[in-house]
Amino acid sequence: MKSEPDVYGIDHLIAAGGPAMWEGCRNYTVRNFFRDRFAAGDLALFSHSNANPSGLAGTMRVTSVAYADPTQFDPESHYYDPKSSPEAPRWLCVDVEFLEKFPRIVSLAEMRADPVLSGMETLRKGSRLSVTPLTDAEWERALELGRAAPAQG
DNA sequence: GCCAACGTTGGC
DNA sequence: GCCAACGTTGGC
Repeated sequence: MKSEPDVYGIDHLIAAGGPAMWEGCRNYTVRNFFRDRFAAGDLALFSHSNANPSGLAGTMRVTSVAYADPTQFDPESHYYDPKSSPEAPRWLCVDVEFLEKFPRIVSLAEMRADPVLSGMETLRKGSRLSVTPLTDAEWERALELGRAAPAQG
């Protein structure tokens, strides 16, 4: 699950001190992922995008099923969608809680260079989804790399 | 800032 | 339903 750290990074999730809304996703594929593939207890990688470096920052746990993202109804919100309504919500979100912050960022370059991670959906050319599935093997490998001592130099 | 690759919109 | 124009994402 990707987010721009300038907007909401892993430190924001840590500061939340508990479950927080993963709000603002406005893409139908992601909406359907939330609806069809997310369950409470699922584990996820927290990935930083538009950052320096971009890459994997840590892990979190999903603590809710998908529900209507309240920001879509709020005219004051950046994520307001005038075409949505509480009667017919268009966008969903889930709650997540912080699990672990890696001692370093696993950069996109490092992910691409890794034989296991290089196949990740999020690395596919042209992939723009902020939420993408990953395999058990990719999850395990991400933990290994994230927990490894930062490279020198 | 550039631009590839998508997604969305709206005229027809 | 087609498709051109436009908007967005996000790496680089």
